[in-house]
Amino acid sequence: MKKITMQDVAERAGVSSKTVSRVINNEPRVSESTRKKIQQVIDELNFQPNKSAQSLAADRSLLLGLLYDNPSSAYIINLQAGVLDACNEFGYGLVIHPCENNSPDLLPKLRNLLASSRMDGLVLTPPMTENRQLLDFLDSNSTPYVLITPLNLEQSCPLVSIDDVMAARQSIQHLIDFGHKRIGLILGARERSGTEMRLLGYQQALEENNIPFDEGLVVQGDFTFESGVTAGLQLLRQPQPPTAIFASNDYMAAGVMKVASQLRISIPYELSVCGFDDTPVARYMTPTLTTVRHPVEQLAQHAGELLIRKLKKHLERSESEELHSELIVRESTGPVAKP
Amino acid sequence: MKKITMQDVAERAGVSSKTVSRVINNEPRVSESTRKKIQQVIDELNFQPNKSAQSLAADRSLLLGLLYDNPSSAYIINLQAGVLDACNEFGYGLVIHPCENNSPDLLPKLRNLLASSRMDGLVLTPPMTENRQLLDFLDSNSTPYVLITPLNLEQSCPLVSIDDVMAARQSIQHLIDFGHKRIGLILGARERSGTEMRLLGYQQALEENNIPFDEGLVVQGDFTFESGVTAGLQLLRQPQPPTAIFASNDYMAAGVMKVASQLRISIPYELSVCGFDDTPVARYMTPTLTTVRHPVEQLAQHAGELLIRKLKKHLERSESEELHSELIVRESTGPVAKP
DNA sequence: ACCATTAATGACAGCGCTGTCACTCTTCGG
DNA sequence: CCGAAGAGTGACAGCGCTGTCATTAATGGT
Repeated sequence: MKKITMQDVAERAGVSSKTVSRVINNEPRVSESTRKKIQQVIDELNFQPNKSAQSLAADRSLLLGLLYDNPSSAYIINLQAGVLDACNEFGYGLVIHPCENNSPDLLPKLRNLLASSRMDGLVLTPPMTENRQLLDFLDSNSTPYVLITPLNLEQSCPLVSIDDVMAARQSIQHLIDFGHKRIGLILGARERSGTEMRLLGYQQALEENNIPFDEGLVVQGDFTFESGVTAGLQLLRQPQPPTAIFASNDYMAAGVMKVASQLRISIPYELSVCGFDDTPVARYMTPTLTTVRHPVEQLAQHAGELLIRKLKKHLERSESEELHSELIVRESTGPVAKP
Repeated sequence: MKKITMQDVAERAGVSSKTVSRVINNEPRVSESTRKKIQQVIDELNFQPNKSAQSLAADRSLLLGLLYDNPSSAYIINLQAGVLDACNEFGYGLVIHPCENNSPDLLPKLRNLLASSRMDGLVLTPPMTENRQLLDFLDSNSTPYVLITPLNLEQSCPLVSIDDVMAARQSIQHLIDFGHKRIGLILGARERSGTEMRLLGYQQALEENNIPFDEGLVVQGDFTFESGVTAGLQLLRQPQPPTAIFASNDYMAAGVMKVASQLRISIPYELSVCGFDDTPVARYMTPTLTTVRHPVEQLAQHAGELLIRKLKKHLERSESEELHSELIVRESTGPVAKP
């Protein structure tokens, strides 16, 4: 596979290499006819510009970085797929970077990564999106970034988000529609902004249906299966246990189902369980899990596109975007048991 | 963040930039004292060579590609982590590439990817490892690659593998040790080489324990949850159903558990189920799933290292490597039921 | 008809490295 | 003591692009 250079294309099209460069980069100031002819030659030769040379000459790497620290592999795969779509569309490459948000050498490592890979911009996901130190570092470094986050805060950078409040409210409403009045809520890790939004959604749904809020039905988890088990026990051992439980992710919901099975509580007849995230597990459990599906891939794709537009300065101020989740009703939720 | 060049380092160390380059690339012909001094300056300035310039000048991208087409996100995440480790160690970058092995435009797409990203080498995983067209294409293209595959075939390229025969034999032995004699086997997709190795391991285990082989206990699946359901039904509806089932992956095992639950067959009291892969699901199911854990991350790391050594020509002929799996015993397997 | 402006293109240098080759300085066998 | 061989180093070109600026051709206002 011998390589084709811009020079080759230029000669074949009877123009200078600079003009070919203009076409490749969609620059203005090229006549339609010239553009067409060059494009034709490019297609003929299947020419692909040398990324290294482009990067070196233009002093930009054509690389996006994706930072994540999330135990759900399905979520990450979707993220990657989405950002990759955006990258492919605009000729960018993707550098993936699993991190540990709490590790003290997150910043030094990132600094090295930035120095060596010279990524043009970053896509950040929770919990990195709430790491002030990190964001400050990037700002001081003037590395552009976009956030994928439930946080609807007064961020000054572009972000894409889903409406966690609404998503939670919807799920709770679904439970209420089945006649449930005592609904347990298992929260996720405290520092994650999504956590409070889900609590808010829960409260809103109760209020709309004139159901009093009972603090005893809200327990803290940390997104792990184990914390779901603990929280489930705490809820189900109460003198007046809830008839339905909403967990802030599928793993914790799985934990609740485990507890229910141990306590011989049958789902959904004696207890309804609702998860969040629509992990593959949700379909494999017995019974299958009612849960909320997020358009993660789309979210990530938008984030990627937003970032690239920002890099190309085609971005008006700080655009942002919000997508919506969908409640997936399966077997784990049902009408409240007849006493 | 102003950038530091080799020239800066060279001046500060009182040598030519070429000598700095020699140190960076671990080339010989540099006196120990010079090397030390330069290294010191590099550390002081925290100098990182510009990858684009390196690539352009040396005509190699310093990029590895990772190709996969696998529905298990946990598996992919581990793969990525392993290869990333190898990459980081040797200053390589990683280009991930989810593909569809059966798509007709796999090759054209790959050709484009190779042309634009100019990856120096590829790490291939099943089922791409058995795609002759693809391998031939890479050969004709003289793109180096290593395979991660259970296939122990007469490959002429380096590969890392796990011993699927042994892993299957071990699991079956585990079931036999519990007193099981009628053991069902659910195979994975037919074209995957691992499939026959697992059948082989199954047969070997039976033979060693003088248990006759019954063809009726072996059914075909395709690695999906749904195929596990179908296969489970097929096995459990027999006049003399098996008392234990070995599924070729966890998703199919989950399918079997689903069926068992529907047929009111209790696990592990009336039926033992054993999975393969140790997906996260295995821990979340009720009961938790006995399964086989593969050292995927290590496998991937070795693959990456092998590939990089091959690229650096530090590789004697076609080295290969085999790692071993581990049986993780959980709740889904137990002694055969008293009649 | 004339200059000012804008559109379309090309010449050329140089991005930060590495490959090649030339050069100097030891070392050592005869 | 000389020539050959090897170790250590640097000068220099050039990888394939893009930015800058110069150049030419077309357009329009007066």
